[in-house]
Amino acid sequence: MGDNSLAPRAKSERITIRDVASDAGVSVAAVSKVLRDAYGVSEALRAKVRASIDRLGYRPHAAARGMRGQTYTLGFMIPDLHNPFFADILGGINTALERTQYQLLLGVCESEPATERALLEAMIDRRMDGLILIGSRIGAEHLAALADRIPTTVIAIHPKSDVNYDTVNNDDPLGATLVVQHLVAAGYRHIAYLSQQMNINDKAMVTRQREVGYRAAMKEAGLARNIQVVYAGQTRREAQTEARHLLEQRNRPDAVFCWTDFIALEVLSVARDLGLSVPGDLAVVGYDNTSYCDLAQNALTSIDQSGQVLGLQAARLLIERIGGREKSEHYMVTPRLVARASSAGPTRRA
Amino acid sequence: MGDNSLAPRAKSERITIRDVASDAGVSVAAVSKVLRDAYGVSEALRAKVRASIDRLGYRPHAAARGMRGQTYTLGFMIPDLHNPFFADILGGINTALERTQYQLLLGVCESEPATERALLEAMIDRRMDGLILIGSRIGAEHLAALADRIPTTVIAIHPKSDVNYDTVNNDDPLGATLVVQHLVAAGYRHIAYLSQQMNINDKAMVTRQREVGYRAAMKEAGLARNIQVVYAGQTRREAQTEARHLLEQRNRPDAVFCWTDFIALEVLSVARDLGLSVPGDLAVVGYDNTSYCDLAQNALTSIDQSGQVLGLQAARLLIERIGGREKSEHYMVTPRLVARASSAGPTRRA
DNA sequence: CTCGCCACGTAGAACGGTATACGTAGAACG
DNA sequence: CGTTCTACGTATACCGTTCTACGTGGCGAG
Repeated sequence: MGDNSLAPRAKSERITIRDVASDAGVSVAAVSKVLRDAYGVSEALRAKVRASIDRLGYRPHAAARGMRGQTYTLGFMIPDLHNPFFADILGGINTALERTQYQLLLGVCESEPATERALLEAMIDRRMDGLILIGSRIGAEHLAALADRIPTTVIAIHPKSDVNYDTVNNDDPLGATLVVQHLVAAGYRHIAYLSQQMNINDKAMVTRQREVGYRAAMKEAGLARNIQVVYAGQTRREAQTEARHLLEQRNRPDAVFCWTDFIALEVLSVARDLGLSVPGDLAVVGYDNTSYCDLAQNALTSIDQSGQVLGLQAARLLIERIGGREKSEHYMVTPRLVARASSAGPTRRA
Repeated sequence: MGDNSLAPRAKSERITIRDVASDAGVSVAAVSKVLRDAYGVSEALRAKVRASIDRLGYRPHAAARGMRGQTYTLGFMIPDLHNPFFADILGGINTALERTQYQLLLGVCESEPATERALLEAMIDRRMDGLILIGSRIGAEHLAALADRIPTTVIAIHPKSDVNYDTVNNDDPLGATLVVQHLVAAGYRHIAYLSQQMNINDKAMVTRQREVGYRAAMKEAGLARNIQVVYAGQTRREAQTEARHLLEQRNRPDAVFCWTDFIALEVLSVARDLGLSVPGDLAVVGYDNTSYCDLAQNALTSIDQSGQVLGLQAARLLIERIGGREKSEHYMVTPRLVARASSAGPTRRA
């Protein structure tokens, strides 16, 4: 088995930093410096090394780097694959990472704190340079401990006090307020809020924040006694069951505000099944303004918080923090209501 | 800085295999053998080591493993985030990986061959133990070269000849045939196929395979002259434009078969915008039977190929291959038509 | 008794980078 | 002209595993 075969004979023939160094006639350390844009290399040497890298097609070995330096890989924890809003966020992150060396390691925790913790451990084992978490449920304490070990950015969590990680959010109470005000202006009165079940009663969760905004706005509108909050499980089916239950009751609401579009689409479906006309008999409003809202068969009024921007900013903040920033930053998007046919106004009956 | 502090003092204090070895009173190599379930350790030693591992809370460092052995990380290449079918597949993969040590590194290539190639390189840099590709567009030659370097499983590609990777597919020509037969039986005649634009004309792509089945079935039904194939771009907007164009033409089809549900939902939307009733004026059929088909406002007839099963099998095959299997295997699912209201039959006008 | 083998462990060399400490030459300064 | 500083490179320890090669003790066979 001569190793001077013509074709790159698969396995074991990877070009290493040593090959580059000898090709360029410099030390291994010099090549490493060029790779990392580190201090103390002249332009001439840099050019020489870059030429060798290109000529040989050298690519640094991520695991080897990870032993002392960075892995150039970021962990991304997502609660649920099927909610299209998370795809928007992921899209934003990908955009931010496009021109960098970073890659994304995905974890899907199915909104289970235990699974989330296990996946986070696995990410730490893999020496992620940083983590992006969405709507984490591991709790404030665990989160703080995590951020102590590894640069972290959290999307969709409103921490109570100052913390050692960055956050990216929209103003959830405001978003909920916009919904209530819009529905009231359109003529709806009995507005229910369909939220998500939580095993922990955590004020930091966005669903809870939206509930706060909803309750306040209802009171503000003089509709305090019409306040109705329902908590549905994680899955489509559970949400469906809960929605059916809600809409079949004697004194059903004339509007349902859902914590996320994904669930609102289920409510639209249930309403149609029950023969309720939207928006005549029932208004439905979602949150996130995902692409499905735009489809004519949904025409779903929703709150835009721009997942793209959220993801992009999260990635930006994380990379800054990896770069050495210590002080935490908190990015906040102002939500915007996008009105569509699903909340156009109730039919008045004499 | 005593290293016997109570709280795990962040950084640099990670427990290594050496700590475990000294705690258990054995050699580092022995611990490594236990970790890998390798040959040549007695039950007694194994128990001793396991006890130390548990006591210390030791976790192996993935990057260090990657230098000589496996990284226990798999690369997963997905063409597009927003197509919910890919979420189903990812769900299946995650299920298969749940009880293993493997994690998933995600790449989103936006159906761009150049991006896909770049991401694949990044995955190789990170020493993935194996790769799962969906609907890859890098071409047969590149694919073969890739699989030569790294264990690979490909979903939704039908290779012409025998190859050095495993595949997981559904029978796409059959799926398309089922659609045509169903629509014909329901009374539709002018059935168009809305496919996806491709930069490469590759018979291996599933969209092409479905086209083959569609054309054959149309001929079989004596509708050869009604064959109409339209190619839409990757994005929602492009698909929408193409659908609008198709449905506004003088001699518009009375049924549209879409290569994936995601696009079919757009067609439903366009139909509604144009005032066409579904299924009276127009039948719409999708592919993949994603969860959105079930919503009452869509009620979309579709072909079920079970993304869950596809993903699960892909992961299984890949792990087998990583385990040493050389011979390629090809898993094929038989597609099943799920009829819903969107193809219930045209309104007959005198 | 001696040889060879087996089962179990160990020592130490990889793996491919990064980080640190240090050497050296030329410039600036007094 | 000697000293100090700065800019640039280099040599080498080190990261935490896996893997190869080898040592050792016990045991059955010749």
